[in-house]
Amino acid sequence: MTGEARPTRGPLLRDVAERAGVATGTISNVLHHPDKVAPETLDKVQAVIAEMGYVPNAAARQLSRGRSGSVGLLVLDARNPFFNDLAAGVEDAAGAMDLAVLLATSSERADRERMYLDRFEQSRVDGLLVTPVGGSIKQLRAISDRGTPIVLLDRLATTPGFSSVAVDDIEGGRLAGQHLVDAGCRDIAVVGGPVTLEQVRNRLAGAQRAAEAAGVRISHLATARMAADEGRRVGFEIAATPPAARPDGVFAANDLLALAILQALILAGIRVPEDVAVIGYDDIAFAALASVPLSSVRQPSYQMGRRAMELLAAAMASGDERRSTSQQVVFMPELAARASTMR
Amino acid sequence: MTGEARPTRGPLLRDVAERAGVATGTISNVLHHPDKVAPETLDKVQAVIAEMGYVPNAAARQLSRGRSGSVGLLVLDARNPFFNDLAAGVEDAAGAMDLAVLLATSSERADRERMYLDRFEQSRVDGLLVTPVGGSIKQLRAISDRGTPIVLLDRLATTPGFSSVAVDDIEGGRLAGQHLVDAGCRDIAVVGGPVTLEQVRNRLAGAQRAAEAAGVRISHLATARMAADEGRRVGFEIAATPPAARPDGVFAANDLLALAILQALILAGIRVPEDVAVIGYDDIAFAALASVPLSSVRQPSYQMGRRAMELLAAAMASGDERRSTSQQVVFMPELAARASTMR
DNA sequence: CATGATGAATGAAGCGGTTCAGTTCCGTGC
DNA sequence: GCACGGAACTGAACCGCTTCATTCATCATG
Repeated sequence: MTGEARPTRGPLLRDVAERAGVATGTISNVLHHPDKVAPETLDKVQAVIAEMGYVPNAAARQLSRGRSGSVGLLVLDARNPFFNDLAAGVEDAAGAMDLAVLLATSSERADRERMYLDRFEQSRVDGLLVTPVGGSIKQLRAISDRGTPIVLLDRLATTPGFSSVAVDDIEGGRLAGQHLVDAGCRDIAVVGGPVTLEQVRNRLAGAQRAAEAAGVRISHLATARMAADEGRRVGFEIAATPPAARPDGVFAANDLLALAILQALILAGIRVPEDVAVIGYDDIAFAALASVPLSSVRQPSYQMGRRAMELLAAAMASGDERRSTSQQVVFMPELAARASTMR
Repeated sequence: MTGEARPTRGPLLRDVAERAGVATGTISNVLHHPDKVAPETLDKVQAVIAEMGYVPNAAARQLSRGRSGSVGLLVLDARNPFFNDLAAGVEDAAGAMDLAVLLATSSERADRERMYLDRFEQSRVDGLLVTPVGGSIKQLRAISDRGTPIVLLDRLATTPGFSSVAVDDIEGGRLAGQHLVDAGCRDIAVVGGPVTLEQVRNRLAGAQRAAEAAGVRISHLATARMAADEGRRVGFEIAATPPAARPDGVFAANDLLALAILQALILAGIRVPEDVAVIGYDDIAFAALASVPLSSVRQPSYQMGRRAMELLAAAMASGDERRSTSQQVVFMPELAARASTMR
């Protein structure tokens, strides 16, 4: 027997070099600086590569180059179209710069956020885009201090040192609140949570401001997540409230909640918008398609993704002066009024 | 000046070792086999790690270990809730096995698929889950031959050597077609494309079978993508057709198309289901929430993701006997009848 | 008390690339 | 004829970690 115990991995760069009769450095050049190689050599080497089925090892390359050529993107909820659009923006921008995007979802959980931030840092991503759950500012600061540029997404960076791309959520909340007030609501319920999410706090605060200015009653119904299951629960809760005590306007902190609330209300026989007006936030594509087209507050999700990636790229390029470069981009939200608040 | 030119990367494992007064191997053990280290040593080393802010380099680890501890997941469309659910299933299952999931989207484009498959192979993923665009079977075969186990998703593996998890799309198409026939439709339009997607071909074929068996007219309206923009286009096209020539039943090959068609029809003043009945495929959460709740064909997306990851794990574990292990899991679709076809 | 066994720690040899200071070889210019 | 510059290629020295054969103590056993 020829007895080889090794796992028989594929051919290595050095095997290609040997077979092609050149040095390893030349193969590397063929792969990354073809202009530095004589045409015939190039052809021959490429032929050998194809013939042997050589596949470069990314880990080895990254180790010797010292950079990974990738950025990490950590979002709150992979099943929320808002984040899908945002991610699409990031990926398009990153692709144009030859950067790979590593995508992860914290599911709004601090422990998952911590874990993915760790993973990303261990992978030596060249930069990080994060929608923070809240409470991990310390870790973010540490990562940033160790030299990885970070851009905060969908959240205004209050602490200096971070760039951020966000929408003015207080204004967005005000827009929604004012819209309900204008629709004649006298008792508004704002739905959302957990309040550790800054987005939630700001949207609620904005709505509150509008309601109070108009002398309209406003209350908060807390949710554990910003997802449909919680919306359904709250929706039925509202429906079960005696008509006298029931709010006549609902502002949900995102469309997933709003759509689920809408569905629950209608199933329970409550008329929207006649009995209860409903408005959401994000203006995801499905909002306009809902049984009663859902009013919402629009965020330029895709654009936010693109812009964030651009900020990050700038920070990555500027190296050490990072700290001073930090800048905040704030987009303005827009009201998208539809049937669910028209009365 | 103290003059250090190096980029001042963070501390290395060897720095930690030196500072803690132990050998590098011991640090490695602290990190991965804490049980093999004496309690006091463990404490001290962990303290030093925390103090120095040491972050292991994943590339180096992967290089020396020879395995990446991650799997690649390549889906057709990151903005389609069906794939989000599927991905969630994969991630949950992978997480339980301590595997990281690398997610990428081909956007139904063969070139992007090729590129991501390359990336994944270079990253030496331990396994691959792929929803193929079609046409890259050769590349998949090559990757598989080089030793990376592959599970095909949402597509029955016809070629041997691949495991697969899929729904019986022909049956699903038949279900949808039969349902339209039962609803009294005499002229059905099936919408979807490109036909390079096997899912599309099968769903259409199933519907065709049902229609022909019932002697009902059936035609195909092709789309370039399985996304909302194309649905809108086709929807308006249908609406613009003179009533006499207009189909009275529409089967869209996924819910994104169906919802957009629904919206376009209603905007154009066509009544659903009275004038045109509409049914989709996937039964995404938003289907039930639509203006006219959308009938659909349900696939157990999350379960499919889980199951696929389990198959992959099995293939990864069995090493060389891979080829013989290949198995096909086929889920059965279910009809979800709602208002959009009730007449 | 010699003999293993067991537990803890060591440190050098990889893992598979990239880089870059050198070496060769040629064509130019004077 | 000779010095010089550049193009093409070479190959050893890393990159930062894991592994594992060894060494060193310690301790129970007959």
